[in-house]
This record gives sequence, structure tokens and C-alpha cells, in this order.
Amino acid sequence: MANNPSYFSQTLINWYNRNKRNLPWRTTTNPYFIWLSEVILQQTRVNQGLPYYIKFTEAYPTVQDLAAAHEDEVLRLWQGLGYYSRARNMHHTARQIVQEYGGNFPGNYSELLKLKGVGNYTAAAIAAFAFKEQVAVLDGNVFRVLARVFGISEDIAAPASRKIFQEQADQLVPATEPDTYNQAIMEFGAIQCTPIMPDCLFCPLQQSCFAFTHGLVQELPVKSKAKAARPRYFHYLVFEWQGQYYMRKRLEGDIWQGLYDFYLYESPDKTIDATVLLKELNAAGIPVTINQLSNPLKEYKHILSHQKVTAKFYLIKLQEKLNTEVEQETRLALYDAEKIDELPKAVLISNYLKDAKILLHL
DNA sequence: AACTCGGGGCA
DNA sequence: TGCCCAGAGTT
Repeated sequence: MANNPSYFSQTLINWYNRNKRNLPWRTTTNPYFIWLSEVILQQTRVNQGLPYYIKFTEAYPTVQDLAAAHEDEVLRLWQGLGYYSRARNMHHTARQIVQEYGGNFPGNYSELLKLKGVGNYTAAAIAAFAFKEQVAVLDGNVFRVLARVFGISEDIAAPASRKIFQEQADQLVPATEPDTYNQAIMEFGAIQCTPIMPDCLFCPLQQSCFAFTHGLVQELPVKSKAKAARPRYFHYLVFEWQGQYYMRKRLEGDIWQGLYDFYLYESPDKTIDATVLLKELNAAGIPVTINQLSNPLKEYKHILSHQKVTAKFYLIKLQEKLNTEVEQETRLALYDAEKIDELPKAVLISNYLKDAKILLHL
């Protein structure tokens, strides 16, 4: 039964061979492609990540191609996928692979783990899929399957629980085909043992599943709730001068690092204190009058898992170009529509640019 | 151990 | 609406 590791792994492998989706990264053992797919799929559903995988493998067929690219271009291709540190770390690691590893990925779990952006899960995935190392991947799917089948009631959101699940997972990986088994348990979690409405009726592990036989399918896995998203209120000043727009690259320490947006005034609540803003603009050397700050009709709500952004965009036509000192001090630079299209931008910014007809496509 | 980092799809 | 997703890095 499920307590027998070989029964468990073989049942999942059999299920996998009958039910697996046909996905491009499953037909290669090239560690570069596998690494690419795993970074893209971190905290991302297969259907959302698939078009990005195709884009990246076409734009950068080798790790050398990725290493040679500019960061802005990599972020632009990544645009819309979220968690942009994944793209920055991926780019960094590509350059490291080329410069320090002679273009070859390290061939085992512990060496892979040293790479930036490659954590526990991704190191195990590459080691198993590319090098057939007998290591267990532990992702959201695996947590859920193990919690149900073996009746593990530890909070899967608590870091301390990881050890319990990792030990269980390690016992189950077969020596013969760790790659197929690891694919199988994740696919099983994604398709059969889903978070809600799992297909227990036609489950090959039904009779050996603790959760099913104890009527605890709805209760497992146990996961503590995330804290509420922090509300934020953004006022974007879109300075236009002769058909060009002032934008700048976002710095570290906040969301959307490395992506481009406009002059941003953030207020503690929905309302904006125009006098404070005007004073700030004046101090920065940006000539704006109260009349140009009319309240925009549209309010954009942009939901992130940890923040709830409410944004307004104030389109302000400048009478003259900002002087060079002000541009440098504010880090603002002028871009025309064609250039703006090429800049990496958060979805919120792209949505505005499209509505304002500054960009005609996304 | 807790916090931060996106965006989309689903019931 | 709330939950989840082939997690990782920082504090």
C-alpha cells in the first residue's frame, strides 16, 4: 500500500504515463532548458508559464545567448509573469554559468543549490530531471499529496514543517527513475489531487490514502492563512513633452524592481494633498501648477498577493523640457511610444498606457 | 521564523 | 472574494 515506497512510486508513475500533459520541458534533458522551465514555473501555473517558456527558449536558445542579453530585454520578455527577482537572478546565474562554469551547469543537487535563484525545489528538480539524481522535489503539489496520502497535519505554510515532509518525500523516490517519479507526483497533484474538488472517485491511491479513508480530504493539507494584503495608494504623474513621456527604472526595496514607471507620489490614504505634492514637485524643480493636477476619472486597482494597489494617473503636459539637472536628480528620462513599448513595465503601467492610447498594444 | 516579492485563474 | 500556483532571498 502507500506505506510501501515502491507501491506508492509505481502507482504514481503508472498514473503519470496514462494522464500526463505533453509539455516541452519534459522532452529534454538539457539542464539549461530544464532550469529555465523551473524558474519560470516557480509560484506559477503551467498554463501561465508555458508561453513564457516558449518565448525564452526561442529568444535565448543557449545559456550563452541569455548571458549576452541586456537586463531590460530579459525583464521585458518576463513582463507579466511577476516575481521579477526570478528574472534578474536567472540572468545573473546565466552569466555566472558562462563565466565561471564554462557554460555547463553543475551536475548535482548540492552544487546547483549554490546558484542564485536556485533553491531547494529547483535544485532537486534540475538534479532529478537532467541528471537522474535520486532526490525528492518538494513543491506545493507534493506537500498536498503527501499531507493527504500519509495524513500529515503539520502546517504546510510553516517553515518548521518542511523537515517532516522532506523526510517523507525522500523515502519515496525510487533509484531507478527519480525523474519520472518526481514529474509524476507533481502532475498528480496538479491534475488529480487538486486543492479543491480532488478527483478521489477515480484515484489510484484511494484505498491507501489516509485523508480519503478517514474523511479528511477537505481538511488536509493544513495551511495557515496569509496575512491581509497591505493597501497602497499610488499617484502617478505622467509628464508629457512633445509626444514623449518621462519614465524611470524602479529601484530596489519595493515591488517591481528594475521595471519602468512614472514619477510616483504615494499617499497614506486615497486622498491626495495637492499642496504637499506641489511643494514636492517645486522642490524637485518640476514646474507644475494646481490646475494641471485635476483628479483623473479612472481609478486602477491592482491586486498583488501581498499588496492592494490603488492607482491614479495624472497626465501633465509640460510647457518645457525638464532641465538636465532635474532629469538626473529625479532619474526621469524621455521616451517615445516606440521606446516605451520596449521597456519592461508592470501590468498596471501597461494597462494605463493602453487605456491612454500611448501604447496601441501590450 | 517571519517577511517580501506578481499576476492570473478558479469555484 | 479567497485560495493557490513546479519558491527564493532577506532580515
